[in-house]
Amino acid sequence: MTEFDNYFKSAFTVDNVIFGFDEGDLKVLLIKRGEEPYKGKWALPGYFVHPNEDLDRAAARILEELTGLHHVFLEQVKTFGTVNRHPFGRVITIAYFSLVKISDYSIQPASIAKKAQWHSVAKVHELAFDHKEILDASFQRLKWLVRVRPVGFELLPPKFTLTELQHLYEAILEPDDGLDKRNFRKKILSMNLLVDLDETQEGVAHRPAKLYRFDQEKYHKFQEEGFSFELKESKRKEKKKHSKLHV
Amino acid sequence: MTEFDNYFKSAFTVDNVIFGFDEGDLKVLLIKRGEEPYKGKWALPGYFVHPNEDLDRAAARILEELTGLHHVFLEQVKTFGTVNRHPFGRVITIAYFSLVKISDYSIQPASIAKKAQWHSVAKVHELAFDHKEILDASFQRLKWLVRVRPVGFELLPPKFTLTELQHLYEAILEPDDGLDKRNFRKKILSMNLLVDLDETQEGVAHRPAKLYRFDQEKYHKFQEEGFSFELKESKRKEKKKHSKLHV
DNA sequence: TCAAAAGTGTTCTTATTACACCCATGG
DNA sequence: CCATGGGTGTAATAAGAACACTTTTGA
Repeated sequence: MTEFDNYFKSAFTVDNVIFGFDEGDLKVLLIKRGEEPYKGKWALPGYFVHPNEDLDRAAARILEELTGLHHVFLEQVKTFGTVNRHPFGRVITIAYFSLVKISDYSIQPASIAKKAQWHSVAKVHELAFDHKEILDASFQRLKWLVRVRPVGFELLPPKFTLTELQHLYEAILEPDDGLDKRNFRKKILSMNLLVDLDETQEGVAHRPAKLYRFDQEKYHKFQEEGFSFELKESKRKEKKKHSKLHV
Repeated sequence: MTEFDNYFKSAFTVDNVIFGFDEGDLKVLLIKRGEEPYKGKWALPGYFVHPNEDLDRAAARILEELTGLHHVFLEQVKTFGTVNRHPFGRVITIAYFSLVKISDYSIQPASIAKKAQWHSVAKVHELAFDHKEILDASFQRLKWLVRVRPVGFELLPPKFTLTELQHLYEAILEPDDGLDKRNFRKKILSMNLLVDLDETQEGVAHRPAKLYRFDQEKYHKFQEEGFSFELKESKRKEKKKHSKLHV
């Protein structure tokens, strides 16, 4: 067993990419680092995995310390392990990504939480360590996920309008010209995933929109079985000639 | 920095799930373990990541020692890190999966290679460590990949028949009643991914089939952009009533 | 001449796209 | 009465599904 001693000198961390949706904009929760390395830089929340802790548990712990939330969507994305990615030694990190309702989030007492702030994903350009790369990979994963699972459920408040839902899809899929309103509605309503609440917005300076919620049961069914959400962006005149593709 | 010493006592390995396709059957390359733990059991090929080695490099090294192949399809799948998964201590493993042409494979001089053998994926029931779980996760990944990338290119010999290609899809997707021959051909040919070689099989006791190869350029294009391969299995009478789904 | 697998088209149904105007509210 | 975003339908096209018989070869 001594021949292996050399290998037992490394550590691993988990880093969480926590996505939220607010004001029509996809956000990610970042921490301003208070210590070296990368002191003063923004980073993904993460920490060493304890010796007796499973990976998923570690990710859930960090999420909880930071947001107070449990039982939220949390999935492993990818592991990053370049030799020199961490100045303390060989540290690989297992990246997780989670989807939370920003409305449920509240600042927690844990010290790291005080340095946390939501950032627009589109405006994040530089992060500590290789965290920008991790964020990019997670965003790609989310782009895939949105076409295959009803992720709106995780990101929107309990009551929402169809336009809000559409904006969520646009924020994630980033189609050049947005999605076609009528086609979007037809498609999403035909899935029978939404429940019409017979309520409307109040206090808006235009015709108030109807409010919907997700059908819990249908949601779980789609969560297991998946679905296919494919919609071309609207109004593009110039036709691209890809014979058959998405992704 | 001493506060972190406690964390630098773990190790990580990579494990490779190497898929091949032969005789209409999806195979995986396994090693019979010569030492404890799990001596005598079948396991995925894998080893500790060297202190100065990137993860992808480690996976490629193991694949190469075993098969002699480089530049083959190799992608990270998922990391497995349950606390007690390895009897030597805290060892997490980063699982990779790769796709190889069995015809290119030859036994290598490395000692592990001598204990290697192809097994039908469907018939593998028990493996060392948590390797069965890793195999299952990788197979799931392959099921997804086949619908989204032209993986046949990686698994089939340079020349192949349409029926062989269809059998590959059936081996991976496992539809209850196989795929419809005409619909399969129509779809795959309409992608312009295949090149008709103007050759036919020889020495078969039935009408010889035409041979095809993949169009390298189209393949790389699809590899980047993805495509959508959705075909219902053939001839199911009983109609399932999923409003809209696959996966 | 038989067995075995190759090869081939059409019809029907369903999903996707493109597209433009009226409506309800607050200021 | 105006600005703002909400809400609605239809026709054309494209993709997918179902389905059965003839051909070519070796034994």
